[in-house]
Amino acid sequence: MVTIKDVAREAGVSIATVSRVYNDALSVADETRAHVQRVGTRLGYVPHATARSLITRRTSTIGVILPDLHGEFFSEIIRGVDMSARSRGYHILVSSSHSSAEEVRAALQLMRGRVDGLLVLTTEPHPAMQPLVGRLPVVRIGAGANGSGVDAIMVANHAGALAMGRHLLFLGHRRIAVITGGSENLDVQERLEGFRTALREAGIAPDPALELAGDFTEESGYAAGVRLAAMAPRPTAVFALNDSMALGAMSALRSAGLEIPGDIAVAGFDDIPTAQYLEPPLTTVRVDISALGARAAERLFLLLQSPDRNQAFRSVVPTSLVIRRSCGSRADVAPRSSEEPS
Amino acid sequence: MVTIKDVAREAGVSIATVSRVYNDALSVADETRAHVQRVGTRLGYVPHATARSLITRRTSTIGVILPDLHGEFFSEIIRGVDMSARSRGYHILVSSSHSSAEEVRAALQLMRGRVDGLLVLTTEPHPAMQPLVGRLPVVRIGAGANGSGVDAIMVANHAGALAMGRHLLFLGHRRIAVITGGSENLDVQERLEGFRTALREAGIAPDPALELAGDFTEESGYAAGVRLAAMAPRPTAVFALNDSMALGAMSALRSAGLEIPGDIAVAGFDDIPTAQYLEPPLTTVRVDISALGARAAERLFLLLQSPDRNQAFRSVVPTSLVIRRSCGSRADVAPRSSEEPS
DNA sequence: CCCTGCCATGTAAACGTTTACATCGATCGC
DNA sequence: GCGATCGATGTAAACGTTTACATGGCAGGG
Repeated sequence: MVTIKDVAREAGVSIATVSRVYNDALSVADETRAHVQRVGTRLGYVPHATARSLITRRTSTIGVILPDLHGEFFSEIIRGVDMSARSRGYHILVSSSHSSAEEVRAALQLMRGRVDGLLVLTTEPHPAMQPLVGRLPVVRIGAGANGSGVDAIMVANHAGALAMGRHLLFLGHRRIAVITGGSENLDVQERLEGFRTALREAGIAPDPALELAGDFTEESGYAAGVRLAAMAPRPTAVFALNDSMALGAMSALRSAGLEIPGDIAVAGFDDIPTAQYLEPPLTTVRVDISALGARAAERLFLLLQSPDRNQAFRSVVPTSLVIRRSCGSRADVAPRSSEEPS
Repeated sequence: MVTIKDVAREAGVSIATVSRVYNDALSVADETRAHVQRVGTRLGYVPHATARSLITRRTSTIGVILPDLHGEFFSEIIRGVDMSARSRGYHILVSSSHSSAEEVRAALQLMRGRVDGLLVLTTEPHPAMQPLVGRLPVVRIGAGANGSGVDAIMVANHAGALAMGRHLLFLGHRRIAVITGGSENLDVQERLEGFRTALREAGIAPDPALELAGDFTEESGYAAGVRLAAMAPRPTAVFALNDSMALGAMSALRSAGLEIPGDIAVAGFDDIPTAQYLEPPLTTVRVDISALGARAAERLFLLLQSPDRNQAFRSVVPTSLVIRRSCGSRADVAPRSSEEPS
């Protein structure tokens, strides 16, 4: 390994000068600079990142801690963060597939001293991670980031689900099932509450029997779809709290011989790329996932520059309703809903 | 920040002893060890990773360099690598979304000194990355990893596509279109060649007019599907070189009023989780993506332990045909194929 | 022509560890 | 009971940088 000393000796200058050349310090003669650079490239010198970090106390790296999440969501978050980080000369140290708070704790521990800041995406209640963090800047991504005093970027889960609930009600549906995710999952809780709010607005009491448990996988969506198809008075619509489950449910419902949206309408949440290519294309709530990651990263960089920690910062990325064909139009449903008092 | 010195002073021992305690060295008295540990946790001491790296010349981190790839594939690779890395106490430094060889080169440069080894997934011809690498152990993932003398884990692209081609031919299809990916993409080239081989085996000359350009996105699959539906003597089957494009193509074909597999059979490659929930469920070539990542990581760890570089190591992860309903069964197609000499 | 000040460069300390080597008792074999 | 051995601990160098401070030469002002 060629070090700064080698370059200095070879170029006939001191290591300080070489260092200055590689850090664009102003006070070095043009001639010297050019010469050192020539020698440096000839020798194939690359400053040793670790040594540099040790003294500057900056690693130019941010840590990203993720739970065990599924395809599309995962990759988009990373993409957003990475793009943003790279443009600022930062690297990202990723630790994924954490299920328990204990694992997250361990990951945090291990990242200490390797990163300048942390992006944490947890879907379950914050495990009092404050103390662990040391005085490392942290930005949380996702639901339930209230409690703790750390900055957070959140998804408008409640608003999105509320909008979808209203849409379904507007279409004339009254018996609407919902496929949930893990009960600890805070995104789920927020989405569910948004949906219930819509029901209550319409004077409908949320019915626990219509809330089917899922876990955000296609498989659990399929299982819920099977149960759904067999229900006595069958719901006229089902709202899956993410697209993967909606997809699984659609598959199950079709297998049971049901038409979508004719016999039952299906709605999802997230708007993964696949959603629009399904048959029928899926009506869903769009959330710009990569923006979520990018925004969190931006906020973190701000924090790194001026860690004045004035007060906890909150930002909510909006959601929007994407209406496709899996829920039909008002005309399709109206006749049926007329059986009940509106 | 609390350092080893603080612990040493507080515990009344030398820093060497503290260091030994935190490195499980054998030669430290049980009593001392316990005492130091108590003091350490009380003070909240965590060894500084960077300082440790500097002297041990190990970072306990491996770099992962990825091109700009789509959802499922991306997340599964990372998952596989991360699981494998974590179980060995390694971290992963990710740099993704690289499109050009130049970007990859830059990423390699920046990782120098931060990682102990590198996992590189490039889909285009190797940009003579050998020299850049310094003497850093490297394992390549994916197609065309022959040329360079580095270790590589590959997908059985040729065999998989060959099997799918034979299957389609077995079902009686003779005019089979194929949706390709970027022409530089080596996975594409291998898959395409496998498919052509199947055709030739059956005495059919590959027809360039039946090879539609795509770029591995759902969108490009959709576009190809549109063209396909409009073709004069319409092909009876289409083989998309990845599932995302198959999905897009199915959507377009259906929009054009075609039945799948009645009017046209559709096959994919990868077996992403979504594939089995499509309507009809997609016949495809399964590749265990997370195994790809995990195997590459395993190989890298081996290399890190004993960098004897005996000779370039090759490993191919197998593929398997997954037959679902999007291509129908032999009976469905036989009548039509009887128009041609078998 | 001398002093002041500035610019380019060099010297050396520091960052937080690990580890080879030295030291110091105590135990053990004879 | 004495040297050899061994186990526990301490001392200090080293890893490859950055940077405060020192140095020295040279220009410009008086």
